[in-house]
Formats: sequence, structure tokens, C-alpha cells
Amino acid sequence: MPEVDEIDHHVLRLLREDGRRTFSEMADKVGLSVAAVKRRVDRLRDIGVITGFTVQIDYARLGWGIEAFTELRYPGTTPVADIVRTTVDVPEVQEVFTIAGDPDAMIHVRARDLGHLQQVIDRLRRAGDVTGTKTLLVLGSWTHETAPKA
Amino acid sequence: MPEVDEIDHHVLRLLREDGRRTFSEMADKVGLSVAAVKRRVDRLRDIGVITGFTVQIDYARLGWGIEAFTELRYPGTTPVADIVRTTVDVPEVQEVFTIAGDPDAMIHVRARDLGHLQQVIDRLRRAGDVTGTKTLLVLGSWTHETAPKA
DNA sequence: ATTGAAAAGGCTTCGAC
DNA sequence: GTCGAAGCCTTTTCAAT
Repeated sequence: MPEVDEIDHHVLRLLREDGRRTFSEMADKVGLSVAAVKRRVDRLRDIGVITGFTVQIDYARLGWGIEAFTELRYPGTTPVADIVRTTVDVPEVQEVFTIAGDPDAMIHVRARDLGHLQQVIDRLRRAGDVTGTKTLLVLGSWTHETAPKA
Repeated sequence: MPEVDEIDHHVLRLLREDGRRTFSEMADKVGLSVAAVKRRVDRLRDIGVITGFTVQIDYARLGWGIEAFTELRYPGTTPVADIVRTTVDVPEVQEVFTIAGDPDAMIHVRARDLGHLQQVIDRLRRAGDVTGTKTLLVLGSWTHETAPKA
């Protein structure tokens, strides 16, 4: 198993705050040389701790103001692979989580408006052998590192 | 409101795939000069479409193998600000979503193991005036690699 | 095994157009 | 929007701890 020390955690914290930080800036903050920091980041990627880098987007400002979680129920015979296949293909579905117990899965959905959300849910209900859905409409969201979102 | 054109969406898609892509690589892909791409990214930050950049981490490889969503119920008199305050301060709580209807909020939680998760839920139940919780244990997760298109 | 230093090349940034 | 130049960053190599 990978050995991840204090400095690695410090580097990860810095990259969580700003994924485009330069190696030289991080080197100053953690007290190592630029090359040493780069080697650690490369190693964290190699051992699978870092899976990638991405941009954080305010989808409401792109006209996708609706965010929801939908709980999905399936017959006991439905394989997990089928659940994932019939949900992850829907472009509005951002994430799919399979769940222990009830419900069987939960999906994170974004839509332009409530009508669009309804279309997405209708499509999901017809896809595969969904037996029931319950949608939780998100009013606001907060995280540790970012400011409140509309 | 901001004008976000096709090229902006292309740039956003490229940064979603890899948040550390260079401006010169993106310039090649979208068919503009390096300076033009940098100017667009700067502008997307200025108008609030891009809220930041971050690293993607496999928390299971850091020893945080448990992931769950917990639905929280509160008395009708509890202000949203109180809900957020009593949850976002818990380090294991990654995200807080306030919800229209029932439940009142949902939180995304990470923990080292099931005992740790139980401690976190117990702490939440004692904090504030929570009237009930329901925890959905995540077995697996999948993400849609491409952003929604306008 | 991990580090620091240095050099070459690439990238970012900014002003000018 | 493009171009170009200066400076900074990334990446690799090599020697030392």
C-alpha cells in the first residue's frame, strides 16, 4: 500500500485549494525543492491517490440553475451494471451512486429548469426497469473550501 | 449577463477533462492563439463561471473508504443558516445540500470506516435540533465525464 | 530512496498592434 | 482577435545525502 506522509498531505491540501498551483509555489510552502514536489505529485498520480485535475464551474451561471438528487428503486433482480448503464448515459446525470439497502441508487442531476428536470426524470423512469423514484430538489449547497452558491 | 459562446464551452470541456491543461494545448484544440485562450479563461473566472480549480483524489486510497449520504430532518422552525452551520463545521462532511420539502438537508460524508461514520452521525444527531436522519451508504460511484452542453 | 541544483525547452504573461 | 519578447515554470539529468 502507498506510503503517504505529512508533506504529501500538505501538497494535496494545496492542490485541493488551487489545482493549478505551480510546483515552485508549492515548493516554497512545503519547504522542499521544486523537483522534489513535482516528483511527489507524479508519484501520487502513479499510485492512484491523485486521479486527475478539474475546473470548478458555477453551472447556474451557464443557465443550468436546477440541481437535484433522485433516489432510484429497481426490482431485486436488476444487476448493478444495468443500473449504472441506464443512468450514466443520460447527459444531465452528473454522478451515479449505488446504495446499500433502500433506495438502490442515487443520482446527482443538473437541468436548465424544472420542466427540463421533469423530462430527465421521465426518461429515467422509462429507461431500464425502474420501479420508483424520489427526487430531492437542491435549494443551496455549501462545502468546506468554497463560498455559498446560489 | 455573461455571453458564453461555443469556444468558451469547448475550453470549459477541456478544463473539465484536465484542469492543468496548458493554454497552448487548448489554443491548438480550439483554433485560437494562446493569448486569446488565456483571455477567455480569465474572463470566465471574472464573470464567475469558473470558480476555481482542484485536484481529484481517490479518498479510499488515503484510508477514507466509507462514503455516505445522510438525509437530515429538522423542526419547521430551524433556519437554514443553523442547518448549514451545524453540519459544515464537521470535518467529515464534504458537502451540505439544503432541500425543498422532505428531508430538509442532505450531506455528503466521508469516513475511515463504519465505526467512524457512526460517530459522525451521532455527533450530527446531537448537534443543533436534528429530529431525524437516514443514511445511505455508497457502494460505488460513477461520473459523467462530459459537462452538460447548453 | 529521496533530495537539491542546474540547464534546456516550453509556457505564461503582458504590452503593442 | 494576433504577434512577440521577457520572465517564470516544467522537466530531466546528475551528483549527494
